[in-house]
Amino acid sequence: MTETRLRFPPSPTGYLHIGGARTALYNWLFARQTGGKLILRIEDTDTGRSTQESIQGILDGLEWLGIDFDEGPYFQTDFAEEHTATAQKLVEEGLAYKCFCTKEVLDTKRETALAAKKPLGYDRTCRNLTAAEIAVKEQEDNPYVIRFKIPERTGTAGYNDKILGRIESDYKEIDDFVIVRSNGKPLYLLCNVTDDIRDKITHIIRGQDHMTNTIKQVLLYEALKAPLPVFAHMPLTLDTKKAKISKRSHGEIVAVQFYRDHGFIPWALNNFLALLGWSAGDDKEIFSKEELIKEFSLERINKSSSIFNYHKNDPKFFTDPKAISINEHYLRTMDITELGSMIQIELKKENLWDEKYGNEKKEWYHNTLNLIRDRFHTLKDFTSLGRAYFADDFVVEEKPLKKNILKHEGLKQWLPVLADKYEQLENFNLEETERVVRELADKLEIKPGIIINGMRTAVTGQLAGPSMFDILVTIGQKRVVDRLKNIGRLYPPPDEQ
RNA sequence: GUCCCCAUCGUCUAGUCAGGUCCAGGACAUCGGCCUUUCACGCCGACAACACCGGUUCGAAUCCGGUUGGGGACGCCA
Repeated sequence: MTETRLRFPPSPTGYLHIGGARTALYNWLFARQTGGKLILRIEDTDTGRSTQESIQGILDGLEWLGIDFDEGPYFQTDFAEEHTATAQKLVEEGLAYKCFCTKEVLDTKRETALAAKKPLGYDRTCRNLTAAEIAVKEQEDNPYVIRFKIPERTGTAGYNDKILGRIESDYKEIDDFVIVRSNGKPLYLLCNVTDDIRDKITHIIRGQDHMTNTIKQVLLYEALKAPLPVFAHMPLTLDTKKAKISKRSHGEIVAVQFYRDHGFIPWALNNFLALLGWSAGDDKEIFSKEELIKEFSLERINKSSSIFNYHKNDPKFFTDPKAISINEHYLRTMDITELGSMIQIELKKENLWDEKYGNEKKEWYHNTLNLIRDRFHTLKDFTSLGRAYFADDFVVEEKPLKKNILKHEGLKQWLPVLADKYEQLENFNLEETERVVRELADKLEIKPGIIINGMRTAVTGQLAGPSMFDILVTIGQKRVVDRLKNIGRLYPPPDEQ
């Protein structure tokens, strides 16, 4: 059994989007499962649109996702000579031919055909030029492209798709496609096959939008006398209006980078992407990396396209709810040390990181994350909603300010009183902090909830959160006392009332 | 227009190849309840789908044909 060799060949004309990431993921999973190799090949033959930033963006995106490759990145343009030589060989063997039809003429023909609702393919004008005719045109310096000569056969060409089954197409439906531009630059269909043959690719997992390319490429493999790889055409990802997702129409929401910048856990995104078009066959939906590598299979990839359920301007969900839900799942179940490292990065970005969190305050750090993680959706929430646990410059949100503080004028006096009592407490623990609050409420003849919720907002800035007394103990005596004493700052100055 | 692919809850899907165990299971979302000083988490429950028509069969989500719908391709882009 020969080693499996897979490739991910992005064209660097934009950022890595979730469709591309999913393709990369499936290839990666299959390579890892079979102990094979994954090759990264940058298909940059469209020099007009390829950019360096795009290459970097793709590399960064893959690295963030943890999709590592074994060879590459190779750059397709580095193999231009080989591509041209291959085309030349095909011409010499009579398997391809020079076509002198100009782009203008072909464009006109295409438009006419479209208007007349006729097939759009090339009419093969130059296919049967004699050697003499070709010589004349070449002498006149007419520019030409090289077209592949679809074999003169009846019946169908085809291949066995690992996902879709047998795919066939009638020979007469297949166009004599261009393999070399008039400027001498070889084109995708040829480059791609030439590279896959050289890189000894055994499995090609790509989107269903390549199906018609594959028919043509199968013929190219035959002409180049190379063995056919296994093809697997995965379903496309569409938007809620069933249009193909693209940078152009969807913007950053489909960029992998967006998820990194919005506090997604890389593996959570992989897990979500894996489920978009594949399932294990049972009810299992959460997979560790090892589990997914083990259980993934080409046969279980769906045939039908799936919808990325994202609604623009949805106030509750900034992206597909299932993606968020999977992210939340990892957030609250993952190993606390691992989560700690991820949050460390976030805290550092916000200048909230304290080296003690890695040493003498490590236990406190982990306990705190554990206390607050259940309510959060992304890694970013730890430094925004959870800011009060790490710093004093947290924001007091407007809604709780009104509801929990301003509504009860008395808190302005009560909370400092409570602060004094807390300051004198020898054991600042769950039982004592609660006892003090209840005694105070009793004495003042008010509901404990008023003090508790007022305190919640004064101490964390939030409307809701973990159990109040857990919060107090976590944030610590000194900080709590200071924040309670400072309650007056939350009320408007008297002269402005 | 031509060719190709696809079709189960709002979304992701199980079940289709080997027809009966499926008046269709799970997850997310939504709604309700429990828990709770808050909000979540968690737990319990509800809502919700076999695109349509015909055929084969004792029996069809499952097989066959057609219709409709959706998607893709039809570049000197990749």
